[in-house]
Amino acid sequence: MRGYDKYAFEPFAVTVDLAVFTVRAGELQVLLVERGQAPYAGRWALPGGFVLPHESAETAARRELAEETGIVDVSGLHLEQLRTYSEPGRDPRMRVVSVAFTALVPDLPEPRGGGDAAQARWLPCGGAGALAFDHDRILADARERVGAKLEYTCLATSFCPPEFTLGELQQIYETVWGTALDRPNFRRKVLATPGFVEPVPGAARLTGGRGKPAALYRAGPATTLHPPLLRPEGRPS
Amino acid sequence: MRGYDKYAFEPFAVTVDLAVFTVRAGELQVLLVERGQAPYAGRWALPGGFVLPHESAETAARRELAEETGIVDVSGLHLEQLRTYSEPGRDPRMRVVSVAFTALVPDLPEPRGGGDAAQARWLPCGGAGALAFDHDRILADARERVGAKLEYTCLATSFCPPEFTLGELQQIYETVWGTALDRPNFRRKVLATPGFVEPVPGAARLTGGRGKPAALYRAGPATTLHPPLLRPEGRPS
DNA sequence: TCAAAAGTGTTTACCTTACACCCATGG
DNA sequence: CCATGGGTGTAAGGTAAACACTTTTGA
Repeated sequence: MRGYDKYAFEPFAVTVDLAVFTVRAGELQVLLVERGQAPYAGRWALPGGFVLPHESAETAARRELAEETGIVDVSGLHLEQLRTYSEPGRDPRMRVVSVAFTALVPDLPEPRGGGDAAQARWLPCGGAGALAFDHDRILADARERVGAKLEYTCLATSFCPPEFTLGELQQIYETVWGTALDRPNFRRKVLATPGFVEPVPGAARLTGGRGKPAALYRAGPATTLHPPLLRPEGRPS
Repeated sequence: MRGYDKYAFEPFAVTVDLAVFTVRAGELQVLLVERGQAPYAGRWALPGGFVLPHESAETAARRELAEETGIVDVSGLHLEQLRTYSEPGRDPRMRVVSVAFTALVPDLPEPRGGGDAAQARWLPCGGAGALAFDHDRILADARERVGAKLEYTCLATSFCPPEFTLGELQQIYETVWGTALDRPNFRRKVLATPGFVEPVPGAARLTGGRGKPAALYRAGPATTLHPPLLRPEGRPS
């Protein structure tokens, strides 16, 4: 930040790209938009857009998230900066530096069309062929981060509806990690972490009709897990 | 990345800021430059500069690191993207989006003047008063990240010279975390992690003259620590 | 011979794992 | 009464913390 001259810099476009994940149908799915025009016409891409002059990247990401998902109150959602992608040539048209964000949302209704022409859809990770630009890379980075975050943070509850059963929470972990977990041990670990989940007094839900009704829980105030909930065989990352 | 028009965006300046840490004199120190002109004239700031048209942010950061530290071969150094700071108004002159990086280097000789007029110096974290711009925030974020990274990666060896003793490695941890560690247990944990350190055959160093000579080790090929080396009382970050 | 620093051994407590078992509900 | 999923108990193995102890050097 020295040798500063207001007019001596190359103009860069600054954008945000969003990797919005959900768990539905027993799969980790990501929100994608289909590109209408070149380059990469017809290919799927991560939603995103320009950072406006008065916005921070975080504000822009939250605005785009609201536009693409149709969620009205986007203020409570977990949105985390992933990293910034700045390779020259990552967009063939011009120099674009993109700040990527990751968001985890519950299983929502199919997204409405959104503020833009392009159609937004939930698709399984890896089920959309090669993505536009360097979005395959961004998606891979985001997916890896999400898996790691479940180990030492309480973020898994972000995938759940406001009230959920421990079985549902366990399925989040199993889906994201792609591994089976021991139910009794999972249960103990979650309940042994203060503030991870709080019981909803008296409530119970019949899960799938069959079986014993399960107690309902809400996300608690804790944000980090001590001790962490490690993946079996775990090479985190 | 829709509604794309090459000329419809506000021009942003894109810069990199570097939080370069070292451990010297039993302290965690950071590389700072003194600002010559307004704004924040006379204040200390993190080194950094513009991303040039042909560069990625990573390349720019590596170039700045070489310029500021005088290290000739900067290619092997660990340089990691921290996050991007994009608040409007973080630079009073214009819209500047800055990609922050963290680097860990061994105890180097005092930096040469560097390619720029400003003097670069190692200063203890927090010993330079209020930094320019939002660099206090960036430095705090970087410091927190470094502390957390020591827990589950092999990065501590980046602070060490090519050959080091386990006592020196332990001092890195104790300095960065600000806690004392049990030597026998530290030793066992480090040696029990395959690829963290490798013995230098036959070599030994007399540390401080007194005491038994210590065996020398080199950094091994491993990058992550399984299991992690947790801080005592640890709320990791 | 003492202080200082490296290195080894051992005990104890805790945590995780694996798995057996009981409970409640629908078909 | 059986299948299904929720929930509890427990014994065995491994990891980590605490600390006593030995070794090798300089003063």
